[in-house]
Amino acid sequence: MGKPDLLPGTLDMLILKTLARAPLHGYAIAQSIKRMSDDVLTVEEGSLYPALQRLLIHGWVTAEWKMTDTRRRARFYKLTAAGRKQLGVEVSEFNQMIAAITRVLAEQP
Amino acid sequence: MGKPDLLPGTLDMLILKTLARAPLHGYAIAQSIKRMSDDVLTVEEGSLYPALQRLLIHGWVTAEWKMTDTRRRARFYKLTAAGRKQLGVEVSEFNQMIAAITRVLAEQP
DNA sequence: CCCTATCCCTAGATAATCTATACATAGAAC
DNA sequence: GTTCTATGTATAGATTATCTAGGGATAGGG
Repeated sequence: MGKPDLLPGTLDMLILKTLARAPLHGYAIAQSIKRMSDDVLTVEEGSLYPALQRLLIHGWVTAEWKMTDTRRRARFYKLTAAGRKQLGVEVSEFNQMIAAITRVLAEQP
Repeated sequence: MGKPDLLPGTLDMLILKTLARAPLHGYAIAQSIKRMSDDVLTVEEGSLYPALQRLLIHGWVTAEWKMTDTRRRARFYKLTAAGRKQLGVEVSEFNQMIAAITRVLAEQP
């Protein structure tokens, strides 16, 4: 595994956040994260689908097969109430971590 | 492994940054990071020493056995020029990642 | 008809963390 | 002088999350 395309431990949060706007299928989730991050964050399929399984198991999302507007079958994931709550928790913890790391990095010299 | 005590992938950077101020032994490095982060970041010994081995192997730090001011033998780690350069790279990449994640998290709603 | 983009998914490798353990000693408490 | 706590180094094994590298299907354009 070379350099990861994202910060380990943040993928679930990014997916939940993306789904907080609207239900999307996996492929579109990855595209959305890539686009919203100005191509800095890339979600590989081998990371994406296992992550979606985790979220399903935890009950943070539900899934439903539908047709896309381009007439392709796709599995749309939708945030649950528990998922929305979890997103809040993860964002909060993430911000705390970042603030702490920033304090360390801000030390002299 | 429960919830990690730090963001995975940031430990090497935190150690390098800590050593950029002054050479320290392992135990003091962990204490320093904990203290500088207001107890948010905890570096477990099982993470610390493997990380120091990695840094040694990469040539980013050197190690020397010395006595502490409390008259105990301890291994003091010192940042090398390559280590200082690496710290810059890691901080830069980290900031880019954080900025990207922040953009995703800032999306509506 | 082929080629690209769109879509889903899994297996195995890799890496970084944690838990748990082992060891050693200085100094304080008693 | 014994015991307790903090200081100090280190490794083994489990866990988890990521990546790489596949395998499959199909819509639409050339």
